[in-house]
Amino acid sequence: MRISDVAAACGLSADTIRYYEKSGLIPTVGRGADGHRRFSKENVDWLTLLYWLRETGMSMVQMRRFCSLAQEGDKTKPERRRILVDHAAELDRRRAQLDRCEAVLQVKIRSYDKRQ
Amino acid sequence: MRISDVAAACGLSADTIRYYEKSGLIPTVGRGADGHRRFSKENVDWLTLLYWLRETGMSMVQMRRFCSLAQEGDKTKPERRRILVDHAAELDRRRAQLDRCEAVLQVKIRSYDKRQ
DNA sequence: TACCGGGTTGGAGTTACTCCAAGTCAACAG
DNA sequence: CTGTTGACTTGGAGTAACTCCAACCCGGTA
Repeated sequence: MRISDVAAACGLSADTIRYYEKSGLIPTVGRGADGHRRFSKENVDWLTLLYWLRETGMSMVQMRRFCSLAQEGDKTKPERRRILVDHAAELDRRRAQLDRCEAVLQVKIRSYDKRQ
Repeated sequence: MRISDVAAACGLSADTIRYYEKSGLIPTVGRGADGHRRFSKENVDWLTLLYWLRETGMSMVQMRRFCSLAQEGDKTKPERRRILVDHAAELDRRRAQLDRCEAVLQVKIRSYDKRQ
């Protein structure tokens, strides 16, 4: 797959994908005879995961850690699993934050309704 | 109130509060005889609201708009109300995103559990 | 009087992109 | 065969929203 196809498939922009490769967040990206990047299905799955991790607030430092673990093979699976479990817990914290903000907004909105 | 007290009260750092003032996100901040900022209860409430808006993804451009509306007086209340209602809807979208990420993570975590 | 703990400013550094200019290359039209 | 189009390449500049820092001021205590 070409970079534009991958961008359409995984949700990241072509620029971001190039930036992620340069930053060491994608294990193995091949090149065609023309020098263009060629992405495997594995690459696309990987980038799709990164998209979701990033979209929900994981830092690039964390993602880089996750990537280098993935390159070290199966023996790092427990640690990689733990990173994802921790991130799932982080999602819960964010959900709670949205709820608190929602409450603040509702109070504020009602205060506009009263004095009008 | 001094800036450090406000920081403790509203959740933003002193640096961020100064940055927000410089950027025109706080309507009226007074100064004491010593040249230090003095914050009113209104200021603190305002900054607490900004904290929640920012924490849940509102951009500074939007917050600046909200601030300049607040300075125009009561006639802008309907528009300010609408901004908050729109942001509440945005919170729903973010909640849905967290849910989708959660699902992706669970699938991935289970895939680690299988082959081990 | 010397220091300490607050505050002040302006400016540099950081993260995670995003955009752009200049160049290459393959494919197709005339 | 030549010219244009479109998609890719790189390096580098620009952006948002902070965050940190140096250098300074000022009021109060030992």
